[in-house]
Amino acid sequence: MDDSLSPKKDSEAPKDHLGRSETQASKKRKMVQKTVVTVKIGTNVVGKQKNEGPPSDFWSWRKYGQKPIKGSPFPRGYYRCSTSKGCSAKKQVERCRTDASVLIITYTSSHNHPGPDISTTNLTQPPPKEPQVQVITDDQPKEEQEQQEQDDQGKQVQEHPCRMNSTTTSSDEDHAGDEDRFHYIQSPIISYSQDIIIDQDQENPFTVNLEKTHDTLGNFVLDEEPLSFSQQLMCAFSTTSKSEEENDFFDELEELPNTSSSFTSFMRSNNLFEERIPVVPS
DNA sequence: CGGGTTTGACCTGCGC
DNA sequence: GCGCAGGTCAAACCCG
Repeated sequence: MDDSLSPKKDSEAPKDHLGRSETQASKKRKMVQKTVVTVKIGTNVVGKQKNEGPPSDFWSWRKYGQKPIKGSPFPRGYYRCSTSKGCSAKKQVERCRTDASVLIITYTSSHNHPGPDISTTNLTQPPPKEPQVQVITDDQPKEEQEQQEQDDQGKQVQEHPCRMNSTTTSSDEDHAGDEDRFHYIQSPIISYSQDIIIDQDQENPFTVNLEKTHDTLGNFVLDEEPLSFSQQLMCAFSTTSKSEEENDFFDELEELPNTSSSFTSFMRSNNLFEERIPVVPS
């Protein structure tokens, strides 16, 4: 693939005991910088245009793997940025195990290249609606969070069935903590039934990357106000080009049991924003 | 033909 | 040390 990602073969980079470069090994599990974007989809948008195939974000992503996740009925898809050869940006897409209407997108690493010029993207068609977004930047194990999430969900559903991204540990205090940690960006335009949950762990060094992301996105600056964010969202929504990646993923998901078809249909028909959304913690 | 997806195998981290 | 689960690779396949 790209040089930075395929060192294991050419043995350019130092390798660990099994021939794998440390670039790969070192990135495993522990040192991962993650930005989790949870997208909650409502059920308003009922099945339709299955082949709309909207872009999921500004970059092209290539799927390089999929794995069933233990405890979850949904597989997790692994995507790598294919916009630039040397880009190490990756993302994992999975469904919330407890709520099929929630998509969990975990971004790792950051783009080392400028994103597509969103100013040139097709903006003639405004987004049909805008989701609520919550971005979580976190490098803590998600499993625990999910577990906790499940517990939480058992008590109070309605809220955010998949805010497993919370790094807190006490469910009661979570809410207070969440308020600090999560930033519910509500669309000043419309609030449909989708939620994109954004959280950012300020302690995470990845915040630096987030800022970088601003640069790579050009004018994609969101640390100002929700409005700018929604505008960016519109850009994201309006981009029309490719990204079968999402479609495929949804296809896969559709094949799985307990899957809401309306969800996938929605994702197909609406350009759900799923980029890292840096939000300044209050 | 080039780029993307699928999928089985392989490797590593982590818990026990 | 062992086994499990997650993450990645890469060959085969598919599609435009």
